Amino acid sequence: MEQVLRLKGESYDEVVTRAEHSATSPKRVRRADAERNRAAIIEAAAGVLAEQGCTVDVREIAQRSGVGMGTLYRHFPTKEDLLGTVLEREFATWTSEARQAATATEDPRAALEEFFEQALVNQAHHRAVVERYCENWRHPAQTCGQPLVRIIDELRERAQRAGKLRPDITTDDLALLLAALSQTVQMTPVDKPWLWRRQLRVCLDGLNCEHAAPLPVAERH
Amino acid sequence: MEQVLRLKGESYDEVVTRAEHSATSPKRVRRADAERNRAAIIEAAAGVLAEQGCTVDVREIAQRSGVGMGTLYRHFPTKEDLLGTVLEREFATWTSEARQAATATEDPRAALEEFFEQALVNQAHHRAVVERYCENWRHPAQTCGQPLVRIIDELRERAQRAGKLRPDITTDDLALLLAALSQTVQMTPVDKPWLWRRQLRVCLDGLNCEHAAPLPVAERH
DNA sequence: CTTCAACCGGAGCACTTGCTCCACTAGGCT
DNA sequence: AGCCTAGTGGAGCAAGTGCTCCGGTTGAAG
Repeated sequence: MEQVLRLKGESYDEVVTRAEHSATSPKRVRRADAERNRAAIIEAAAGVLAEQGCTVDVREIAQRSGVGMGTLYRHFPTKEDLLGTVLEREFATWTSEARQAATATEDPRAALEEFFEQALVNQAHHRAVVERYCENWRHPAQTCGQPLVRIIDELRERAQRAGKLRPDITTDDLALLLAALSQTVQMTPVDKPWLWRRQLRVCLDGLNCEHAAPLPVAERH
Repeated sequence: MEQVLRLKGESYDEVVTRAEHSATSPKRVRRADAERNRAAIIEAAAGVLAEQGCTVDVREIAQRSGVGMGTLYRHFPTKEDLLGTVLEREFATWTSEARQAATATEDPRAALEEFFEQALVNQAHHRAVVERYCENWRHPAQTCGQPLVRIIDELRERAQRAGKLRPDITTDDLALLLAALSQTVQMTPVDKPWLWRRQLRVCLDGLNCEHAAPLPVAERH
């Protein structure tokens, strides 16, 4: 039944809250308690996903949000739907905070470094977010890191024009570097942040070494 | 029964093969077919672990080695026992090949670079090995990467004495870098090896940048 | 206040996965 | 050759997990 509704493009997710239910909207309204529960589920899910990654037990999310399994699956017909909704929100937060850090700095080189620092500090402890971001490289079908990559592209352009970044570095290089460093942050104990900061320092230095060896390109081998 | 035997320090694993059963050894001998099966299990497990990581289904290992579940669990009383045995072997291979690559090169700097290159080429596609190596940082109880770290330590010493490696780089920095790069290799598609090679190049360059910013230390914050 | 559809909760189903049990087989000693 | 026991295989158990079903509840329209 729910399946049929979703196939018809009339998923429960498209129901709107009372506040945003303008006269022109044909969508149904969600009841107040349903709205509250939905928010509670998303909030709880975000916490559990941050701690345990994508392999969480759905029961735990339901329990922590004070809601039954039926309620949870009424709002999100699939575990993947729930993860998608929550992670989209988390990615948006991650992106906006990183953009803020990057644009607040004048110097192109400092902006690039500030971007990495903030991106790693803010969200790299969110296990599920990092899992998703890294999966993009194996299975490039998803698009979850797109806005983040766009920021990286701007930063790269500015820094290279200012001569503060090796000209042969690509946006992909930087995006992949962010993925690798995110995993490094997750590997290191929370009480020893200097471990990953040293890695970051080494990588940033390597990004502008003057008499460096040329980077390998596709044609090698 | 098997449990009791293991607690007494008389595990089935301690049974020796006919060949190595010297007159002085008090151990039992394994039957020829048992020996063959054990080898087949280890071989099959290595393959499956390389492809799928530590989350494999034990049934698949049994099936691929042409052996029943009972046989598998007779040789390895626990999945973890099997993983331990197999991964120990894989780590030994990884280590010896990396050592060979490192010691075959005269120049200290080149040796360090050759070590990373070979370490990543040889075993970084073995998912389970990388998983284990990286877990060492979260839960430093295990000792699986110990010999590898010892090689890294020697390489660091040589390179720093020759002035070809920043003096503030520690062995931990390099070991963590190897972990991060191993994960990078796994993230990148197999048919695009230049992606991770470029990362490696950047990191290696960063390891000897001359006017680099000082590395963060424990006291920061 | 009444009414009722939207909503709720959680027991339970289906499937996966680590591991066990036991009837049966066959290697190796005499 | 015959015996004995180490060894074998796979059905099945128990626990975990994604998801469903349905009787009971409640927000909100009239």
